[in-house]
Amino acid sequence: MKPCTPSCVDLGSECDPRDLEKFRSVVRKRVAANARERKRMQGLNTAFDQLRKVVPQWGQDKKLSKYETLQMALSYIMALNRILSDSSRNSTPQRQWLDLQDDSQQSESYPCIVRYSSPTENECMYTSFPYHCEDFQVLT
DNA sequence: TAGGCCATCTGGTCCT
DNA sequence: AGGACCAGATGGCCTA
Repeated sequence: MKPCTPSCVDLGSECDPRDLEKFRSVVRKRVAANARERKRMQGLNTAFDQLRKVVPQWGQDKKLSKYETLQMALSYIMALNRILSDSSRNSTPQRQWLDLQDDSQQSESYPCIVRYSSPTENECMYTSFPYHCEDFQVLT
């Protein structure tokens, strides 16, 4: 879609220099705004790529869409949250597991397997999620 | 070929 | 006034 041209250009008549300058100014602003918008969207996409790296891929070779990435992130956070709250109540294996995750995060290699069984109260929150949540398993 | 996903452009709105 | 953010429109690419 091209920007509106001054009427003098449309009609092929002699342009008022002020009209022309105004038109050029509008075009310059529009081009600058487009560039800013591109840059903004590139920043957003970079953030999505970073999110994809830390979110489980479920063995998929195809990269997750933006929507899937957000859904997966939501589910992943809830599963980790669940593990965290379980570990604060229960015994040391979970604590050790969390320590392990902490180490792997620091070394830039992400969790291999998270097993999360029998969700109960969070079940309704998972229903819109495309993957089965009854046995949360993360493979990266 | 239809449908999904994405990048880009654009105009509107809000904020500084 | 200029920039950031947003949503709608459009066109390209890819896959089933």
